Amino acid sequence: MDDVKKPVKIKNIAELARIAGVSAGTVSRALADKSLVNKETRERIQALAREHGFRPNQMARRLRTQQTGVIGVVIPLGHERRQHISDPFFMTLFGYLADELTESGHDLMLSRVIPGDEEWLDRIVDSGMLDGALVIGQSDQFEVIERVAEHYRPLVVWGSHRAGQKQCTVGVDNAAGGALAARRLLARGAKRLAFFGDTHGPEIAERQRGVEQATAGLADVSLATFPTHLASDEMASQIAGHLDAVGDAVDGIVCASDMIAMTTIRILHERGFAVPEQVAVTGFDDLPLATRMVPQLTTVKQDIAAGARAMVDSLRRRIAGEDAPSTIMQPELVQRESA
Amino acid sequence: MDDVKKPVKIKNIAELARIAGVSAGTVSRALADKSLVNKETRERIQALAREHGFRPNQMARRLRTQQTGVIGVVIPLGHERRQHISDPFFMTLFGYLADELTESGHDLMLSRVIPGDEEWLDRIVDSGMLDGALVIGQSDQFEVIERVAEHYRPLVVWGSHRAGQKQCTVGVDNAAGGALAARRLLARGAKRLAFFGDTHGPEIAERQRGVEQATAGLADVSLATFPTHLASDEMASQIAGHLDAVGDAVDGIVCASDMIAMTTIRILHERGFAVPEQVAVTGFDDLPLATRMVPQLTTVKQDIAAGARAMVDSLRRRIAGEDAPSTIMQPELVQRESA
DNA sequence: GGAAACACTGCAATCGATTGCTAATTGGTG
DNA sequence: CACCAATTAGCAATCGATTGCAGTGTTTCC
Repeated sequence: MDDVKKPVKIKNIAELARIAGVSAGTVSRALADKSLVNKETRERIQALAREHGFRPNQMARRLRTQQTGVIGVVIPLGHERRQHISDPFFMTLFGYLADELTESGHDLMLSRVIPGDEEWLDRIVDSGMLDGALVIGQSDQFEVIERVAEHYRPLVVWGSHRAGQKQCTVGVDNAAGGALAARRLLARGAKRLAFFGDTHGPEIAERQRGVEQATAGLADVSLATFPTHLASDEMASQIAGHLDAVGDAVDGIVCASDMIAMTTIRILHERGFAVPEQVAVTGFDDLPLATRMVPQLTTVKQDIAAGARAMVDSLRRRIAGEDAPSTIMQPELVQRESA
Repeated sequence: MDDVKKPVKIKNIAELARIAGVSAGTVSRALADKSLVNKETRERIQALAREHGFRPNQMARRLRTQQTGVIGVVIPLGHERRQHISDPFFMTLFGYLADELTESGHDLMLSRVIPGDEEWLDRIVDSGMLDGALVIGQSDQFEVIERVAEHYRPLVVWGSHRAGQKQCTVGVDNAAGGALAARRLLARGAKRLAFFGDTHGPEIAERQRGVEQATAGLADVSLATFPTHLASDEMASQIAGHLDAVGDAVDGIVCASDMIAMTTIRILHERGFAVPEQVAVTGFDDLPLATRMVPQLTTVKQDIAAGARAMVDSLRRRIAGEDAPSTIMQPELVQRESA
């Protein structure tokens, strides 16, 4: 495989055309394997291109064709500024999205934005670089997303569904999920419940509401809600604070995410509480790591892989100009060891 | 805030120019806030642009200026085809990279490639869409990366360093890391060691070599190596198989990653082995979740955040035309509960 | 009063590939 | 031999923004 000395570097189609003795148009068609050009010339040009390691400039191509093959993935961090992009839920969903999109030949551009104004999403979708966009999580930006969704079709959002909304969302029924978790704790005999989670975004607020509804009207059951950030460094100390506050007056905790549950269990463990015997704990998400901890986490499963598929599918349809409705998936209780 | 009816949509600079009664060039300069255009006209044009929600097409801009502001992040899955992009290590590093890059105003394009030919990296760097590229993990593609690195400067790789290489790598001294883990187990009194990991890629192979070197020459110490894939679905059954094979003839396990360690500990736990009392286990990476499990993981820390910073820093220098050498970070043993 | 310096703005080329239309060649047919 | 259809290739406009250079006013200074 002794590569002969690489021929001069070709930098555009025109040069290749000159070398091949044809016009730029012909080269373009040849490289696109169009039948309009003679099979022989076509192959000759392709061989020449390979030999010189020439690849057409994508920027120019995209400018001309007005399509980029790039999907934007946007993570708005509105009320959760401290949240790191490496949050496991984001990353897991993102990973599945990446798998789906690359499989269908799309590239994928990540933007993490801290919404400082009303324009953050406009900037992204109007940049002319994207065939479509996926927004992960509504944060506290529902209105902004709604406004953009009205005039920009190829947009799909992971998050909650509100009646009458314009945006196309994919997500689970969070209230139902919260209820599932609460009922599991009640079934174990828990009476003094707590909810750990930050209810500023619609998703977690709904989970909390689900818990509320499931416990409403039960005379001997109490429920307290403790705002808990997702930023992982603060989370631990906040949870410690919550547990200080309640002492042992709690026997069941609904956590708004697996990460919160994980940290909660660790701190309970440090303080000598047995999980689930003294305090039962549920998570939410069913991340891959839920099965890997000790005790394994009882949690409300969002089928993230299916969600990613649904998002990409809806987006594809919308890019093609069709309409695609929102998807509301049913959550499922995965009963393991922690509750 | 009753938005007046949105004026007609402006689609390019020329139209805006017509409305503003100036030439396209002036608009371009005004939007770029160049002092060459009169402050008043400049502000008038900017206001007009805002009012119409106009944003210049990035594709055209990039074609013209020959710079994209986009960094490619490439994950080659050579010997690990089954490995999912949502692997926690990838995602953690990727998250930090994203944080670093977005902070410096870069966009970030993700490509996950299953190298089917020798050209996968050429295709990416020659597409004309990227200002630079970061490769996460060498997999079994060291040679390909080396070849591309010779003519493409703005390329930085996460992985092992080999003497005399052309590519700019950032990574820890894997052999030293392996040795740290092994010595920890030996210090605890472990005699019958095992290494769980797939040694096809250079990084894990070196970790294994580090373990070997640390145990070499110790008469009463044994070491067995068990290939263990990272694809998380298979990993569990493979590990179960390994543990079947060794029975209780093992008292210390060096795992090639935290994920492997996590799974190993869970399976040991299921089988009634006490960790670390009967079997001590070490991880590698020190992912955020290492502190969150029970027992907390004793592991060899790669400072992923620092690594990400180093990668982005080297890349920036290389984009600017300077040279940047490889970085070899020293691993550190983080002693927690599992060993 | 005239020349020189200065501040803006416009013109038109450019980045590199794509594609509708036209032109040229070939072959076939009446 | 003339005419038509089918292939194949070239020409030039186009996508939308950027920027060097030239041109027009205006101010300043001698």
